[in-house]
Amino acid sequence: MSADEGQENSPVESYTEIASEAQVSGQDARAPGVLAIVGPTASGKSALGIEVALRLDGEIINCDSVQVYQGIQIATAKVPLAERQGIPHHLIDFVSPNINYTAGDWAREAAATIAGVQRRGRVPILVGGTGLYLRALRNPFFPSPQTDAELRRRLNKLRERRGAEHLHRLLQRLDPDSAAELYPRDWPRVQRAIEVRLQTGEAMSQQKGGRPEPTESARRLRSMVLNPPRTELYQRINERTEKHFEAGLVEEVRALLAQGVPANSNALGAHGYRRVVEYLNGRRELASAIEQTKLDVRHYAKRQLTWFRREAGAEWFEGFGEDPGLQQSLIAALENTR
RNA sequence: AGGGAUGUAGGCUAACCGGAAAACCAUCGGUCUCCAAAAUCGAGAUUCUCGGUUCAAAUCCGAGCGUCCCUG
Repeated sequence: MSADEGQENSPVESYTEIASEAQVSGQDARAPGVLAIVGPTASGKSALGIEVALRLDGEIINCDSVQVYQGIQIATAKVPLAERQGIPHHLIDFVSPNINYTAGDWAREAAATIAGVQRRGRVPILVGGTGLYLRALRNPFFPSPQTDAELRRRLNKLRERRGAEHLHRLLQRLDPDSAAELYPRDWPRVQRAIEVRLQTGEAMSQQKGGRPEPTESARRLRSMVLNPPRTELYQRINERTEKHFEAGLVEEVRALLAQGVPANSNALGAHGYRRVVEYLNGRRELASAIEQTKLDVRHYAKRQLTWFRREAGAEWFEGFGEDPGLQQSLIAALENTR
């Protein structure tokens, strides 16, 4: 097998042509509208994404809930500009870390970005590990109010004072059906259901029928899941975490806090950042922050795999995204099913 | 080699006078409609081995094996 042949090969061009034609006719069901490269953190998604984009004339759309934030850098594994090989990257590094960006926000912007990429006749490639974001794109949320920061703050306060179970009892009165489906201690979702009920006057359980149809391209989304050997993945996570600390993660966090980024923001709640904040607050030793971060990320990788396992129609690839063999078989899979 | 100690889940530790093998961490699996790098639920033992005492053994007795400490 010659690994270098794919570069200038005509099948690649014809793939692009079909993608463009599909755009024009809007009807060619054989042409995948959008590709998604997903998998656990540290599995090599970004490198694979760039490789695929180079071969298929694609553009990358970030699908990672942390890489959207500006200012947080070291522990996010964003691909540096210099390594993007000219491939445009969208929805990355564009939200202030002071803001809490949501899955709904992302889904709306992603749909618009996908349309823009297709208008240019190129292939949109979603790359990232946030399964909920992807799902929000494929199965759009029912129209629901944006987060009301003030209401959320009050609910948070209430929970801190009276406990998660108290909120659940509140929900039992406001929306019994939703309450019955949720564990009393699962406070983020309990709170969200309360918010929806209070902000709209209607129970969330009543609104579930009103989900909008996904866009045509989201419907044809084709997802490829990376599944590297678990032991090696964990080893890689541990090593990467060490590198982040060596690269000055602590200083980065110190600077962000000094700039006024809230310690409880989403951005500083990300892996790496969260534990360093605890360290800087004197609640943890540095060594403990490092070890706990490794553990957090390993747990996260496992949950990501659990999530993707139930994504219907996903195609699984065993190995890391940097592996040329895997790259080749993935591209072959794309071309064989044209 | 002699003397002493010790052996319970991957790790660390519980289990009263013999009376249903537990917790924590790790690991594995699941749930999840908008803070998701979040939150949450669950699973796992031939108690080193063999034998003995007993209605009943992680627990008591014997032997073997392993580990650690001390002495030479």
